[in-house]
Amino acid sequence: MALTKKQKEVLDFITEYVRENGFSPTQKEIQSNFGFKSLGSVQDYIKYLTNGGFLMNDSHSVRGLLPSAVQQNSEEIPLLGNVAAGVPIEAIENTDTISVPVHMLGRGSHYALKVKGESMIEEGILSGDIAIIKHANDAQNGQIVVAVVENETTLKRYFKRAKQIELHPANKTMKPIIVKDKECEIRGLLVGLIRSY
Amino acid sequence: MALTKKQKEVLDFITEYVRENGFSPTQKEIQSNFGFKSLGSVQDYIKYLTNGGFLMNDSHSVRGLLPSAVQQNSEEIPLLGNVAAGVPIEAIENTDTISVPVHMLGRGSHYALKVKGESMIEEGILSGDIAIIKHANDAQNGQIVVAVVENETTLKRYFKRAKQIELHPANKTMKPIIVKDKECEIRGLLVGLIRSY
DNA sequence: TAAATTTTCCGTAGATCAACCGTATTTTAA
DNA sequence: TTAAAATACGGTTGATCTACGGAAAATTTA
Repeated sequence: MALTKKQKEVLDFITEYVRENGFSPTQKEIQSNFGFKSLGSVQDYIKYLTNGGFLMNDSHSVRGLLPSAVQQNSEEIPLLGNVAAGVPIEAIENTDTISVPVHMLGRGSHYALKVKGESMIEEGILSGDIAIIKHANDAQNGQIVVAVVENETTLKRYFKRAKQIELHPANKTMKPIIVKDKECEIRGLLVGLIRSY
Repeated sequence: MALTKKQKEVLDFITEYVRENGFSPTQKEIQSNFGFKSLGSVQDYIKYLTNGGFLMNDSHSVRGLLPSAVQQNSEEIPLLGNVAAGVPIEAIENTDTISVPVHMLGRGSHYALKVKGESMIEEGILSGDIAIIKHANDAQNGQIVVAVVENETTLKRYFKRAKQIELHPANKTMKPIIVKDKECEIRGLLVGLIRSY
């Protein structure tokens, strides 16, 4: 189940080769890359890697090696705390993390916040949901942002007007927060949502 | 089952090593890192950490240590298609998968469906969301289920009455589906939700 | 405080495995 | 039909892991 150092080197070589050429190396190419004097050595590595599930070997076919797509499909991002809980994000040193599907994550760095309150309920964002946030300092009109106003962290839809910034909740019982530019600090953009029942 | 200071140091060393190299250190490497004069010392730490559940040891294999913290915390489940799209689940042979945080997944097998339509909008389930479903054949009252009625797959809240089954949407503009027991087949329970913006 | 227990360490002997080599045989593909 | 490529052995060596027994130091318990 576990790789040794040399086994990982061999696997990495094969993986790289496939990435660059679109087909796997022959056993002889592997042999000469590592300077083995016998093909048996290559065979042994193929056997180990195959048994461990790191490699597929289309038996008896030439260049039939295929690294198992053990590609990272998810990533750990820090769960920094609650949004709309009145606590600035930086204050939290908790090192909790949460696993997130990579397709949610584009470029840039990300973090997660637990949603508290009903202010975005009409957008389908419920109290208790985990919001996946991309670090950002400004936003486009209409985007859902994490913003800090008067030392409170909130999740709202963002609109920049001529002389003010409006943060719209998605809840008919609540009113937009309207502040001057400098009183509102954007901390990130909502890129995903995870809910557990 | 608490760790002593030294035990934590050893565990941290192993964890860091695995994170950086992709394989675990040998016992000898651990020995020399901490300056032990005997491998037996390392053995004792491995034993203690293993018994406490902080470490897995793939016995008799070289570099076979795996800290629990590095273990997989997400899993691939099949994305079978759309719910509320009029297509029975089994018909779909698509092999798409999606990566899901394990904390959503309890016992049993799971699959994912893409939500179509607005029927659960008041529960915060929007069209386009990915619903994480646990395979099941029956449900408790009030649970959100995947059910097949008249060859249509739908996501609704489930209520079993004396002589009928009611499938409640969460949308004021829609009415409950009311059918006899045998006309409604339950295919799974909603356990999680994933949304990308 | 004294006794019991646990943790931490040492050393050695023996078992197992990884990492090689070499040769012979089978299969694939041009 | 052949050369290239892939399998199938068997065997060697050193690295690595396991199993013990013992003993000092630190902690816990009585």
